[in-house]
Amino acid sequence: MQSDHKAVDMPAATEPYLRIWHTVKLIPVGRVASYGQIADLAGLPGRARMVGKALQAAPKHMQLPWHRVLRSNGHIAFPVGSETAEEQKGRLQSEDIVVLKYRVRLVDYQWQPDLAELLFGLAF
DNA sequence: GCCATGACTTATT
DNA sequence: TAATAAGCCATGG
Repeated sequence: MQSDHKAVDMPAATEPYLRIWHTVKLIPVGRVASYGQIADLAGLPGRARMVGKALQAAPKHMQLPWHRVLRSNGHIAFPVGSETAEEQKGRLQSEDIVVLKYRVRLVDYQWQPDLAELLFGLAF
């Protein structure tokens, strides 16, 4: 019998991951955010890498808009030409986001949430 | 428990 | 513009 209430095979970083997933879900259609930006908004400043880990570990059924998360310079984080990079590019373009050379102009598409938007997200 | 790896970022040169 | 370094830290061997 386990001595605590946690699921046996639940990763130790579950709570941060939940916050990250939740934050990513708030990115509006047609906008993008950087890994670091998501980390900051999720209350995990400086932990951009964890955002990558969290997305990698995200169950597919969650249908997170993972494709809206890019590097701080607007580049897709996957190797150019990889299947994943192609899919991400396609998903972005299907939202009318201009992608040139696997790169998005953040000055044009970066998500800039206002306070009300973030507070609304907290309700879920 | 140490070590390498990585869907990263920022500062520095 | 590009390369380097350092900070970050969960995860797997």
